[in-house]
Amino acid sequence: MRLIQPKSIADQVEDLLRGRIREGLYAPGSRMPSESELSDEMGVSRATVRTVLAKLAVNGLILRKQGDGTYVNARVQSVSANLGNVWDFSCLIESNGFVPSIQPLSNKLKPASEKEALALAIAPGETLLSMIRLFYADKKPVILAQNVIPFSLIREPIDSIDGSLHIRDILQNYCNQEIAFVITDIHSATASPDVTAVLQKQETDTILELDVSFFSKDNTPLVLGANYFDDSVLRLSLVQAWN
Amino acid sequence: MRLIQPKSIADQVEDLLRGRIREGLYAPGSRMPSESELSDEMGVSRATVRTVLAKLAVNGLILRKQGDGTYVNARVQSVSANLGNVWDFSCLIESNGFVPSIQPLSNKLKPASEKEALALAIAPGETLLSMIRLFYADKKPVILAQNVIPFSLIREPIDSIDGSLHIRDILQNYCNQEIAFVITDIHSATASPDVTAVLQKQETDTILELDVSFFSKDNTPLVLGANYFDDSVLRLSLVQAWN
DNA sequence: TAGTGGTCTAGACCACTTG
DNA sequence: AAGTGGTCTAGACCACTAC
Repeated sequence: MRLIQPKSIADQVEDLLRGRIREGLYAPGSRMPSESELSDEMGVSRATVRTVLAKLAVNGLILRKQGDGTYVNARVQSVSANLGNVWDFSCLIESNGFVPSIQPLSNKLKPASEKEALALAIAPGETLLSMIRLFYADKKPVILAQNVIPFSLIREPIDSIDGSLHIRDILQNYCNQEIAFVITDIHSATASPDVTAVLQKQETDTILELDVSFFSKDNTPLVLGANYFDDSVLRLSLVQAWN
Repeated sequence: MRLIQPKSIADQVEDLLRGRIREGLYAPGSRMPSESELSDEMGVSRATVRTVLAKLAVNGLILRKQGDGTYVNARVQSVSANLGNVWDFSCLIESNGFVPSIQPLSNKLKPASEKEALALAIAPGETLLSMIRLFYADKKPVILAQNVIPFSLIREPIDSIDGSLHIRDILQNYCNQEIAFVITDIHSATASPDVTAVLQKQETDTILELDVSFFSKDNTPLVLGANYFDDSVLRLSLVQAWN
């Protein structure tokens, strides 16, 4: 079980500022209060304010000009995925303006192929849990997601697994593992027959294939994901910022 | 003209650490010296070391474990694009293990279409400079790149423009503009005839289309790019890290 | 228990932009 | 000249992990 610990000061400041931006208290394009004003108002050090502002800046949410001030970026409000979210599909669907939902299709055990074994650093033939799920944007199927987890990691009966959870939470709740980093490969593809059927596409349509690997802090591969993404409905866009 | 200013202490520390990791002085998977050891050795404060380590950590280059130490991530060494580089094609080609080169195909003036005008916040019909370039990986053409820049931004004769430069440098040298942030849209597509011809693909092959918009700190749109990316040769992969 | 990274502070000085 | 963000320091305390 995980203790609910109070958020750090920095996190609280971040929530507060994000909220003010979201709600328009700091209007798009306008200049925000200076670092000193914010640190005075909130009763924290300027350094703390700065770490938060730096985080918002790399997400492109604010623009900082030396000698001038900090401005709310009007343009990024509408952009779907900030960098940390390429693989967080619910989040991505939501920021595309749809209501996300997840339908678990199947939970099956199967032996690891050569390729899977290599990627997961286990022996070929070892048992994997294969979870297939379908993500909807409003009522439209948009992402078909298959994730395989080495069965040896799982500490709970697989019947009890809630297939509508985020992979992050599944690993936390049923495997007691934390994700430290993720590698995502992006490919274009024509959908195979089974994928077209589920996503309601033609066989000549192109889709995006996102191959995702999740790793723990020990560098252990935790999960392999193959995700088929209907990019005619969902926009996959990244914001990148400098300085 | 731009003054060459000495790098900040933090940047120097970053270069030093990246170098040591690259050259294996800090071996993949091994534990690095502690923050205090590094700050002592380099004669800088622990805070400075920490900002650098934080930067390396979000790029996935190192893994930090509270109460234990900082480890070199063995897995990320080979990954092509870290987050800041999705659109930096030379960099991307290089980290895929090829030698990058750029061949300028054409530099032409043309009126802005409705769509371009909207995206660039100018009037339809205004003059644009359209630069078409081809990126090679070793000797193979892999990315066809078209970039359009409002002609009003350009402060030098267009004949003088060095088409083999990075867009960042072109904007700096010929427009006196700095890129503050970038929005990249990723789509799958079947190549149009002219693209297939240049990239030596079949018309049934799929490619990635990267639509990139570059903005200044004032939120002015600077450049619009449409890039056709042969993902059967180049791997487009992102690393994302937490905490 | 010792050592590590995580958080936070208070304050100094610099580089830059705006009026 | 005044105010802003950018850089850096020294030091405190906490949470966690290993031994």
